Amino acid sequence: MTAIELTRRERKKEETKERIFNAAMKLFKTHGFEATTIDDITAKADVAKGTFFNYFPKKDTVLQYLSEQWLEEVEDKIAAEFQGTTPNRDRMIAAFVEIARFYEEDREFSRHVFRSWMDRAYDEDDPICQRWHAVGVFVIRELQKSGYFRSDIDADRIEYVMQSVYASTIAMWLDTDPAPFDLREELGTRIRIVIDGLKGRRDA
Amino acid sequence: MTAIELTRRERKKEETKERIFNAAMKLFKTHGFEATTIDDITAKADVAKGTFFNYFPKKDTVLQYLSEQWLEEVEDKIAAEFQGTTPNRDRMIAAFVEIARFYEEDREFSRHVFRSWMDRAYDEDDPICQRWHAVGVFVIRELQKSGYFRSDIDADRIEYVMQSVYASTIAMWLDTDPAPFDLREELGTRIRIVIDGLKGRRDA
DNA sequence: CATCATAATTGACCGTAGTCATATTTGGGC
DNA sequence: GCCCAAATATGACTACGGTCAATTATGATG
Repeated sequence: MTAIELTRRERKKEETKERIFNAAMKLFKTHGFEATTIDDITAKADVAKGTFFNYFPKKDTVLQYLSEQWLEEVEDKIAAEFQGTTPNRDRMIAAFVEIARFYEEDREFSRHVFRSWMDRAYDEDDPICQRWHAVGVFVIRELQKSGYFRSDIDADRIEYVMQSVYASTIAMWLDTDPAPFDLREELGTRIRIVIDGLKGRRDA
Repeated sequence: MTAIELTRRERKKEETKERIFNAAMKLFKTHGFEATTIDDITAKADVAKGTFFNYFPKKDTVLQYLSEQWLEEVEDKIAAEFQGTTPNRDRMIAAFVEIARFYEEDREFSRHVFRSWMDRAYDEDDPICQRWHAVGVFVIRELQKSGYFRSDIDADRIEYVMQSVYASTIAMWLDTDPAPFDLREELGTRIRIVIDGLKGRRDA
């Protein structure tokens, strides 16, 4: 089933969802998330109010939809980054730090995107969370295989630790006005604190 | 200015706030946070709707108020715990793990308390956050002084890392149904991962 | 082309958080 | 005891997120 095999009905559906999504994005970015009402969005997208909720069960589901699209990009990037090459500490850190660049574009907007993300971030059962988790675990396992990380600690658990440091650094950067530090720099520093504590022991 | 020197007016104000607070708590615990309306709370506290908002600007400010009271207890406990004695790794972990017992009592309720806390948790300028941060920094500095922790890493930064691991573990435990792990056990394990990576190096 | 089941759309409607202009209470000064 | 300004209380009102029963569009079948 390729993307082409959509019936007209399905195409129209996609198109309507996209129209609502785009209208919402534009309004969120220009007027802010709270200041934008569902009525504004549906007026701009030229559909009835109820139609919005056919596609996005809650107002902030629109933002979750954005994160989901973004997740797919990240999955591809990480897979490409570590394709065939031996991973190492610095490339791994650089890759993850780079991902955070997304948030630097528009802090006010990002604050809401991130918040909608955090609303689900800790639900182990959410499939989207599982995919993010998997991305991190993949990289950690690579570093364990290469011998850089000690292997006696569960990769899942390490990922949860890393992810929480990562996320909370972004959250702090977004929530404090003015920005309290350079985001990518601080991210690198904090990640290094955790990572370097997990090195394969040369002593012992 | 002792607590006794309150005018009648101030006493009544305190009392009204307390009455609203208690009514809200009872209702939240019996019917849940969302299911409890401001009208329910004010009816139970026998005040008008507007009065609620004189004391708590938002519905979930009630929960923040709870966290603030709890913070004071924790400050005292930690101060007492490390009074006069040399701190060590295990007592520190035990103390922090013990604090999380609070959340085990009523998960549904805790979920909301914790969420209201997270809403402010990453704002460096919030005085309450600063006090939580200070509690953590105090303990970390003690461990640095005692030589257990390496001292070449900023205690503030370590605290942010520790706090994020702590908080996200609680968040995950609260958000996943049924509880995905034993909270205090997992907290201890994750904290140890970070802490043990920060040991003063005996090699090097 | 007519019929029909199903999918998608619609907007009137509802419940509740939060606002605000008005009314009431308070306590200090005379 | 009376007056007044400031503090506090009040509840009608608004705005908005979200629901749902009714309506309309779609395309498959004969």
